[in-house]
Amino acid sequence: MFVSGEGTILHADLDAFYASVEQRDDPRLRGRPVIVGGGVVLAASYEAKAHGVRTAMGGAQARSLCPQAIVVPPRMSAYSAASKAVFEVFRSTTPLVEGLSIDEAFLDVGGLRRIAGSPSGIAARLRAEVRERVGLPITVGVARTKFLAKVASGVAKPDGLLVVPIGDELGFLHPLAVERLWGVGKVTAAKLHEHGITTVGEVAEIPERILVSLLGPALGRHLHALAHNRDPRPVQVGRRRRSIGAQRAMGRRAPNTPEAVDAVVVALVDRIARRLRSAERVGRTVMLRLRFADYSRASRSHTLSQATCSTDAILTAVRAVTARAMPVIEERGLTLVGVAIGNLDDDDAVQLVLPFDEVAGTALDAVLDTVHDRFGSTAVTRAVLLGRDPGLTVPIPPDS
DNA sequence: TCTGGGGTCCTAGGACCC
DNA sequence: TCTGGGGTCCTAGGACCC
Repeated sequence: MFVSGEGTILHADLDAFYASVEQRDDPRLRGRPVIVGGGVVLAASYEAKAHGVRTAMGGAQARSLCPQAIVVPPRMSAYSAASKAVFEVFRSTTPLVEGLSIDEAFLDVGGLRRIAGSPSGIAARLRAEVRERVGLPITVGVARTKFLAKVASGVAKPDGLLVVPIGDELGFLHPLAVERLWGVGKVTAAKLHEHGITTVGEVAEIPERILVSLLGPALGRHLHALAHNRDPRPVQVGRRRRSIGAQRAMGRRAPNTPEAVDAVVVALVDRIARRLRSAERVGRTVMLRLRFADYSRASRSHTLSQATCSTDAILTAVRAVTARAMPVIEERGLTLVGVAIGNLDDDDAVQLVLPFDEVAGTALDAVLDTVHDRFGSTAVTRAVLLGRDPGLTVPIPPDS
């Protein structure tokens, strides 16, 4: 058993990611308020955030809060290149990396004490390495659970490092606002506030059944556990996407004729079918997402009997679903169309469960060698590591 | 001030099956 | 006869995350 005053889970989160890449690549932007994206704020530098600018804010509001801000168009390819470089640093630190998004990940450094030192030392080196090799500021939280590591990085931002000692977990957690809890957004926070609950410590005092009756079974139990810092979820390597989608916002006076809607749908389906094929995935449920002039939303879906990545098959299904939605489109006025395909092929995967004895203390590469021996090289390139305790679960696609 | 483009997970009702 | 309990899948909607 590993005994330490420090947890072994790191949550690493790049600061104001898109804006930081822009400041890195254009020295004139350094130290100045930068907003990425015009219509809507995709990212704001900390200098802009100081004026109240926030992600997802309308561009007009952002410019009125911070007229001196420099607004730059997004450069997605630069961000994904930067992300790749950062994840290389992560993976050179430990094989146990769970990516959460383009700019954040969990790392489990529990097995590295003997070769790499304490988790806080590893975290400090990780930050220095990301700064040196990629030129970006990154914040790291260190704790015993994923949830607490993420809370810690949130508190430490920007460009910080925060270690939550195992002895002082609740002392750190309980004074924080409920909004810090993962899964508490606007609606849930408002419900809690209505009952006079504003801190995590106050959530912890409430019996689980009361939280469940207030928020529903899943969220109620989840928050109760988090408020007591119970979070058994392991760092999961290589989680696979469960859906692939694309969407497009249209002007307020967008034409809502069937022909105009179809033209958008054709383009979106073409995009997601290409992405499906290049990811070597197939999906079975097509989903149409709509947003209207009054900001109400609707969705329609259809599940096929067989999974597919064929543009034609997907388009036929999406067109049928769109036809069903035409009355509401004509009535409310369309402002956004999204198409997604879900029910991706994971469920059909064969799972190889390796006993803990076979896995404990061995490097990831050794585990993948075992998979390679039994299922071949294709399986290895597509293998997914799901859990670490009590065994490793490695789903293998059925066609490999 | 009216709002992008990705995603995840949960809930609830109905169909259907044993 | 006239009504149990348990389960899965599908659909639509909603909250939340970056």
